[in-house]
Amino acid sequence: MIDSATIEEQRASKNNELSELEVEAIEMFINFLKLIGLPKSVGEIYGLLFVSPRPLAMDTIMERLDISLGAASQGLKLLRNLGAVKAVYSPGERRDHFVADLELSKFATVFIKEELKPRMERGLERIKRMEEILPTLSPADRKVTAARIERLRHWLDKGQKMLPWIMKFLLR
Amino acid sequence: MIDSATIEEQRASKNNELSELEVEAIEMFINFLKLIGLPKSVGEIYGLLFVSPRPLAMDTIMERLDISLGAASQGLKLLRNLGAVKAVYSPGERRDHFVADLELSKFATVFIKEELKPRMERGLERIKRMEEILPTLSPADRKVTAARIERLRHWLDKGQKMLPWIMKFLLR
DNA sequence: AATGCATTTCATTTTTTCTTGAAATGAATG
DNA sequence: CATTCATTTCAAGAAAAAATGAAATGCATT
Repeated sequence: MIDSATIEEQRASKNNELSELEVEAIEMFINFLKLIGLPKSVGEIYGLLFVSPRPLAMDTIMERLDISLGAASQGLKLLRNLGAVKAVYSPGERRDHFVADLELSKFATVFIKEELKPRMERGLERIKRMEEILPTLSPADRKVTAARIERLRHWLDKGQKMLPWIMKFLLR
Repeated sequence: MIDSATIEEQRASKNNELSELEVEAIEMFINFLKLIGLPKSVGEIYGLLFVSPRPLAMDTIMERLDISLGAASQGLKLLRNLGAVKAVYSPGERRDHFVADLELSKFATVFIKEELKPRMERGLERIKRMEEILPTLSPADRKVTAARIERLRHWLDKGQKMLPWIMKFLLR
């Protein structure tokens, strides 16, 4: 009785439960990718692919993670754009299969290039504009404010000097 | 007519419009603090305080940013907990006044300490668990998977080695 | 070129996160 | 010690972000 119930369950779910190992990997990547602003489903997909010894088709991914068609498609697209997932051709198979690119540094470098750097550049533009406004302030306020803007610039400069260094460290 | 309308407007809004300079600073901090997961209102508050030559009371902040009591209170509390804002005592004044701590590195170091480091530590625990599971896999899969876990560990190690270095750079 | 599958797109729904404001708490003043 | 003003808390509402799934598109096969 108990056995047959268990078998039924496995039938019903097509043996699709995630293994303990997969769960660990998935949770890990959900957490890390959340850090750079990626949604849960993207972390799930990458985590599953990361520990999968062979390429997975989109519908397999959907079933095993229990996510929708749309989420799977969009998530894979995003990951491919980041360079974190690649589509591989399996001979004789009609549908695409996907593998994780194991170069984890990609997440960090993409984040730096697309999020951090642009913000810093826009920050420097803002600082320029702020400095242009400065002369319209009262002399007392001007002095205080100028010093603060200077400090902002100092931090942005420091940040910009750090980035190449971090990039180099990541890529090596 | 036009003049009196303008004056009316200024009366109505109690001369509370943000200056161009304040807007620049506020937008800048909204953008940067969003990066570390802080809500807009927190960026607004910090930005306003950052360019304010003198301490501001909570109700001033509310009025000038046009945010609610709750948002102002919670935002200030959060910023104080981060160490990014300090309450200063103004003699004769009943209510607290707030100033920005200009040490911008605090945002980065808090982020590293409270977000990055804990995740990395939990990541290493997960890796240990994954390695314990490894022997239950088929020999073929085991080899592939072991290599990937090894790679994960490599990246976490690299990250953990980087952090103290980054911290040192930020603090100096 | 028609059919059948695989993938993408996108309007809608769901979930999560942020903000609001009224009530509770606290703290200074008369 | 009662009153008034300042701040915190938190349930409810609003806004933003993510997920869903049906319809559209694309593409290989017959």
